[in-house]
Amino acid sequence: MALRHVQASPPDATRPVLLAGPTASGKSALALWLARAQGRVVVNADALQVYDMWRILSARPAPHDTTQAPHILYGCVGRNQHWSVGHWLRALGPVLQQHPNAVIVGGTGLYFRALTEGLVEIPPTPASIRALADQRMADHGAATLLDELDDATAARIDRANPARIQRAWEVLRTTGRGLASWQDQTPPPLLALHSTTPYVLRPPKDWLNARIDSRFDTMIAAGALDEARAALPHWTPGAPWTKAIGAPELVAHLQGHISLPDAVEAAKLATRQYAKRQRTWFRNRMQGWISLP
RNA sequence: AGGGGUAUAGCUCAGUUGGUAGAGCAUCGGUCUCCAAAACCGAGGGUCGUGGGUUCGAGUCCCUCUGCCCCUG
Repeated sequence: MALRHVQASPPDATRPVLLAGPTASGKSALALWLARAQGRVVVNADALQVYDMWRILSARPAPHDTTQAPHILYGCVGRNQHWSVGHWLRALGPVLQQHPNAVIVGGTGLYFRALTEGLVEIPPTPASIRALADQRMADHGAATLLDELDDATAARIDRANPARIQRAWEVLRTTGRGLASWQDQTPPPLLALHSTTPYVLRPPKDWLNARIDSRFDTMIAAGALDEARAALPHWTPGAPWTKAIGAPELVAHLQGHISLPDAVEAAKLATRQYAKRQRTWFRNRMQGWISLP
């Protein structure tokens, strides 16, 4: 359906295309069509499809697809490698230089936000400070870190959210400057929205939920369990790469904690909940985008 | 068929000696400028299986019926 719309009035082939959409909405297929039809490369804008160990579980484009058009920033990060929006944005710069009409496709709202609204370059948090923050969070909770923040930052962040407090604390601790002060110097975006054709897929909820369920069944049939089994020896609860939806559930089954049917149900549920969060982001923060049914 | 148990929110269950119902999960809405498939905030929802009775007042006590579970035949 979305494909039909795009075929009917194709985007300017010389400008970049942004393609956001909830999980399982069919973004990758549409991106591939745009790439083949208009000579573009496909660039990943999804936080989990970058991890090399999750080809099946993260629904990364299959070899059959990646041979039809260049795919960039997929499966390029190992489990011991640090990765974040900042890494993604820095990697994207040279790619866009070389491929000015790339189609950037993914489901991570934060990535698109950073791309089209800008992201401050804040020096990375050293491992030692991250470890210290983790330790203090575990021992005393977020409140003590919150107390140490500068007023401007404390007033700006969500003070009920431990993760946001820890981030702000880490920035202050490593740079000596408050997060708010850094953010006030956000540079212009790498791509202004008006210089792109920004699409956001917004399929009907019931249709998407049904697709989510059947897609996970397909993943199981395609060997998702083997993928999880291969990751088992390195399993590190809490590590970013272990957050792939379905991975913790399948690992719990492999460890004998839950049955396979229960794991599958839990994974489907978690995926539907993720899609809901994506819908909220897209609905409220991508209003200037072209929405495709 | 007889005996026992049970029936409260979409689901699993709490509901003290009778004073017009709560939780977790789910669902829905929202936040989010560097672990974001993360991490958070909020909201709605129940004629307490049915019909009667006792009582000023019943989810809570009594009886009827119905459904489900267990035991015995």
